[in-house]
Amino acid sequence: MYIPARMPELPEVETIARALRPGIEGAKIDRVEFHLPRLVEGEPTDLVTYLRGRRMQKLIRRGKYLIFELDRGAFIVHLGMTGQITYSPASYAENADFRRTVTGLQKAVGVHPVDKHTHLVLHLAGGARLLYRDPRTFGKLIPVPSGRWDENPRIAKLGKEPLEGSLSVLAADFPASSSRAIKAVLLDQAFLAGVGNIYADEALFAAGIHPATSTDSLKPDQVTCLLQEVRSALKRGIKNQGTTFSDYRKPDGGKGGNQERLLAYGRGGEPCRRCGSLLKKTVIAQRGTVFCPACQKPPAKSRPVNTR
DNA sequence: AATTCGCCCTGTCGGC
DNA sequence: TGCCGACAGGGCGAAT
Repeated sequence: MYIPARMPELPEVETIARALRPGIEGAKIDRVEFHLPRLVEGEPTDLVTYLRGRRMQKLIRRGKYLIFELDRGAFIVHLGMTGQITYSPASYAENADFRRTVTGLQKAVGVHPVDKHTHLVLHLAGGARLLYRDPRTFGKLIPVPSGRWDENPRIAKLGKEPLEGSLSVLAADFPASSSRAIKAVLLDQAFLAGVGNIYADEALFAAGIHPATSTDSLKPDQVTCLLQEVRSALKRGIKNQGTTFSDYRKPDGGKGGNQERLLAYGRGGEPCRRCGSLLKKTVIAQRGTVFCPACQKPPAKSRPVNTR
């Protein structure tokens, strides 16, 4: 069964970066197929010309972004909601039936299908391919001719990397006087780069903090605890998603274990694994939010739950 | 100035 | 069976 990676957040993107590096760092792009210009942000919009002949020198992850440093310029990729990047080794490249018998062959070789959602194909020297697939097309493909990817507005506004530095360094950026719901702050990429809906819910659950809690009402030790749980959730995610990713390359194996390890996200209506209460699902900061009404008590001063 | 809202997009799912 | 609306949501820019 083919299980697409959903909602790539820091752990998923990190996993992808780690898996791609051995195959692509140093690889030259011989030929480019590209079919969906609106995925491109900035100039030049002609990715075929921009990428053809380039050599990929280094792959960096920053927040949820992948950054390909090229021999000339750089190339930033954001996977949006449903973006997938797959490395297809040279040994798979010359299968004439690949396009037509997508499902069967995909099972056989363990790469994702080349179909109408595959918008970018990089043919690498030696026959390997790098495929970008994105059904909902929320992803972004961003050429940076100058190579100064850190000056790109999207990257420049990102906050700190949650897994780097000490907790107190991270806490220094915490918007302690903000009246926003704490979940909105966790999702704010200008505070921490890479935390998304899944890991925000997981961290809040682990810290026992209600997602609607007004940020300025949190005590310093709660903040520290929460940041610790953010890190822990992300690290656990990298561990688990790594497992899922290898299943993804070999889909014959069973389901990834990540789904079953989540304590909050996606478990609305199911019993809390800590206390047995039924988890609640609501909308906070425009996002589906799951929490335990018993373990994550709303404090007296909480923001009204926005029910869209 | 800070915060919230609307929008982009398409596969999936529940209801009738 | 098939149609249809609701839903999923990251991040930007407009509105409040």
